[in-house]
Amino acid sequence: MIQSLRGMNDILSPDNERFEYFLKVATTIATNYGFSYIETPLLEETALFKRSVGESSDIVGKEMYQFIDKGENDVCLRPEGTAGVVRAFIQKKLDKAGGIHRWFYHGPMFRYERPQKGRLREFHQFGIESFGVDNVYEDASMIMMVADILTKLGIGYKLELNSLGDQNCMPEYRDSLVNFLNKREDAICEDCKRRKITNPIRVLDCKNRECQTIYKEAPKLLENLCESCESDFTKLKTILDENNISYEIDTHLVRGLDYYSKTAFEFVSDEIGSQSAIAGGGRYDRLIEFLDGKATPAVGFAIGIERLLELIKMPESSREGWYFGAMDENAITTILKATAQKRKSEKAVVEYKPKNLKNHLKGADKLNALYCAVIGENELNDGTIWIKNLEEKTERTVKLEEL
RNA sequence: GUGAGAUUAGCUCAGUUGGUUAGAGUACUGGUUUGUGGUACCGGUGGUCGCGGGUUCGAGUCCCGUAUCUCACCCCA
Repeated sequence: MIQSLRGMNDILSPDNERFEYFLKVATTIATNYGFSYIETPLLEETALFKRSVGESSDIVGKEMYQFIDKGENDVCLRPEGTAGVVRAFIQKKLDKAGGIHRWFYHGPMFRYERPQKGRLREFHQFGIESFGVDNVYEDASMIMMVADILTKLGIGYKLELNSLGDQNCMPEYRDSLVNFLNKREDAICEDCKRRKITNPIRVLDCKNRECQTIYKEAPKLLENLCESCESDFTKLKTILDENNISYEIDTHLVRGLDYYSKTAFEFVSDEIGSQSAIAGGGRYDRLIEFLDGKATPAVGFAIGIERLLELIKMPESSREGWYFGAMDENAITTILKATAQKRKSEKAVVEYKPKNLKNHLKGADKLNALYCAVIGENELNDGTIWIKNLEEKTERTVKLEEL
């Protein structure tokens, strides 16, 4: 038997119903916020991700589905959504055109990782990107949009907030942190020693308890912000307070992708195992420049759809549509015609085999149909059809042409 | 890439110290005098016990390998 690849799932009933419901809710809300749909290719040039996500991240370092195509191009399946959207933004010269561009997207992402709960090799994200707005109100809007989506889906969450600084204050902070780490080189774990070289900020969210004890003494990002970062972060907190969005400041919250600056946020759930981040995002004002575009402020987020699936509270489903059946072989053609007619406006399924009434009712019930319509000997003789409303338990017999 | 646990019917799981023909529930399907569903009763289909080796007179059961899944680490949505 040929099986699907490790970490790659088929999505079918009943999960696909939750999946579609999520997309319906998320796209409706995004549209209400003034965002429009963008779709970018699943396959991009490898260099795009190296330059945007950053070579220091594990995503680029060891998790990409990378290969050489038949035209000798070095390509890979997208491991995240922002890079492609930014490329499209620049390629369409919207950076030079100026103005505000607000987009949402959704689709599969690929990372070659060891699968576990809430982590797949092919997974789906819903994401938002906003270009051209440097006002921190836009950051707040992003957070409120995620909160709206999660609330609408009945999902409980915790919001963690941090500021990563910008090109003025971040490098200085990084130097002082490295300095701090150098003094404690012997005490920190092997992973942190590695992170000190590759991406020092990442030591802050190390899960090693001894490391965390040491880092309590470490210089804090938030205490070293420059004036503009500081005032933006204060403003953001005020906006969230005014809109009743509760949050926790987490000075150790570090986003995994290199392109973030200033606002960083993460929505977490304590109900889905150790992969607890259900949505993450932040500001990335420098990324467009990194990819050869004209400097443009930008902010965005992504939601991991699979991680939400089991948390979604679905609206109660009610009976819907029609079931058609015949009790006599001679009535089958009539019932097929009736079904075809009904399908022009409503959902209708038909049973091809003649059965007694009881079995037809069972069949209709199993399909969760609202109406069970049957033609038996009596109905066949006077050109009528018997209809039962399975919810109200009412029944009637009508002329076929009145159906 | 590292570590731990699992894999028996479509699904959820039993299966004794290794011993005849591998079970249950559920689902599916048919019937309970061809006119009333979700709840009853009876029957039926359905298994190369993940796959490949080994030990043994004999393996679902013990050993080795392998694949996949799960959980955790790393990392991230």
